[in-house]
Amino acid sequence: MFRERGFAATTTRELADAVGIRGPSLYHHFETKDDLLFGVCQESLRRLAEATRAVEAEPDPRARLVALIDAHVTAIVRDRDLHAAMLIEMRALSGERLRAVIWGRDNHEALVQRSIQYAQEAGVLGSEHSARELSLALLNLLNWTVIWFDPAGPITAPQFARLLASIFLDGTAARVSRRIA
Amino acid sequence: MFRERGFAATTTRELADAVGIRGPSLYHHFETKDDLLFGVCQESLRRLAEATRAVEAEPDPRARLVALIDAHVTAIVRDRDLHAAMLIEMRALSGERLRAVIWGRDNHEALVQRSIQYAQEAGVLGSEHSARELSLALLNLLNWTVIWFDPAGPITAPQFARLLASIFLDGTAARVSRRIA
DNA sequence: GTCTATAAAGAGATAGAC
DNA sequence: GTCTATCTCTTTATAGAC
Repeated sequence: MFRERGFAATTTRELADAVGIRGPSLYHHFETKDDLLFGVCQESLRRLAEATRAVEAEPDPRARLVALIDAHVTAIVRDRDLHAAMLIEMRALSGERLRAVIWGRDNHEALVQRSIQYAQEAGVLGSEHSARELSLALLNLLNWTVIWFDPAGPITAPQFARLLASIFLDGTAARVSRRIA
Repeated sequence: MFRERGFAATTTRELADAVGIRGPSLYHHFETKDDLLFGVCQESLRRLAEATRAVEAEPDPRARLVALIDAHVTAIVRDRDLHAAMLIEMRALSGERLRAVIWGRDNHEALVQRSIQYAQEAGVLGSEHSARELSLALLNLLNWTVIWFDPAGPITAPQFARLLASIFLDGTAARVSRRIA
C-alpha cells in the first residue's frame, strides 16, 4: 500500500483492514505510524544487505558486478513493496530515523561504488569516468525498476537483471555497431 | 514541495504560504488540490513533449538517440520538481485525469521505443533484445535521475546526459575490456 | 484577488473493556 | 491481542466581507 498509494496517503485504518483487524489494534504492534515505515525501511535495508553480503567474496571483478546487479534487481523485484517504500517513502521519516535509513542506503551504494572501482582497477570497466559517476549511472539503471516492474508481467527478474548487466558491462545495446566499427 | 515531501504530505496551507498568501486564497486559482497536481503533471508532460518534439526530425539514428537522451535528462534536471511530481505523485490522481497523465507518459515512452527501434533497424543498436526491453532499460537509466540529482552538485545535466548516452550507445563503462577482447 | 471565520470530514492515537 | 468509543488535531474546502 505504501508503494501503490504512498505512505502519507495510506491511513492506519486501511493498513489494519488489510490484515483483518480494526484500526486501533495496530497500535498494539506499533507505537506510531512512523514506526511502521521505519520498520519497513529497516527490513528493506536488511534484506538488501543480506542479498549482497557475499558479493565481495567473489574475486573475479566482472562476476562480482554481475552478482551484485542480479542480487539487487532480484531483491527489488521479489520484495518490491518493501524496497519501493524504502527508496521513495523514506523522505517521510525525520531526525535520527531518517539518518539511520540514509546511512543504510549509503552503505549499499558504497558497495556498488567499490565493486565498480574494483572492476576499473582490474581493467574490466573503463576509467574515462569516475567510479562515483558510474555508480550513479548503475544505480539509475537498477533502481527505477522498483517503479514499474510487474512480477505478473512477461519479463522475469533474472532476465531483466541479465539485460541490465550486459548493457552496463558489455555495452550490449550497442553491440552491433561496435562489431562493425 | 511535491517532490521533496510528496503530494499527500503537502498541505494546501503550506503551498499557499510558499507563494505568500493564506490557505483559502489558493482556491481562487484552483478548484481542488487534485487540480493543482493535475496541472503540474500536464505541464510536466507538455515540457517533455516540447523538449523532445524535434528529435524525430533527426535522420541519423545515433544522433536521434543522443538528442533524445540529452533532451530528457536536461528537461528532468531543469524542472525536476515538476517532473518528479509527474513521475512519482501521478498515482494520487484517479479516473479521467489519471488516464490522461498515463496517456501522456506512454506517449513519451513510445517515442523512446520508436527511436530505439529506428536505431536497431539501422544497425546502430543490437537486436539481441527487443526494442521494448531496451526502452525499459533506457528509461530506467534516465528517470531515476529525478530522485537524486542536485543542480547545485558537481555534475551538470549535459555532462550526465553524455555519460548515460555513452553507456547506452557505446558501452562506455565496458570500453577497456572490450578493447582488450 | 486576498482575507477571516468556519464548516465538515478524516487523520493519528488513547482509554479501557473483554 | 482485538475490540468499541472517543479524543484531539489537522485537513480540504466554503462563505462572505473587503
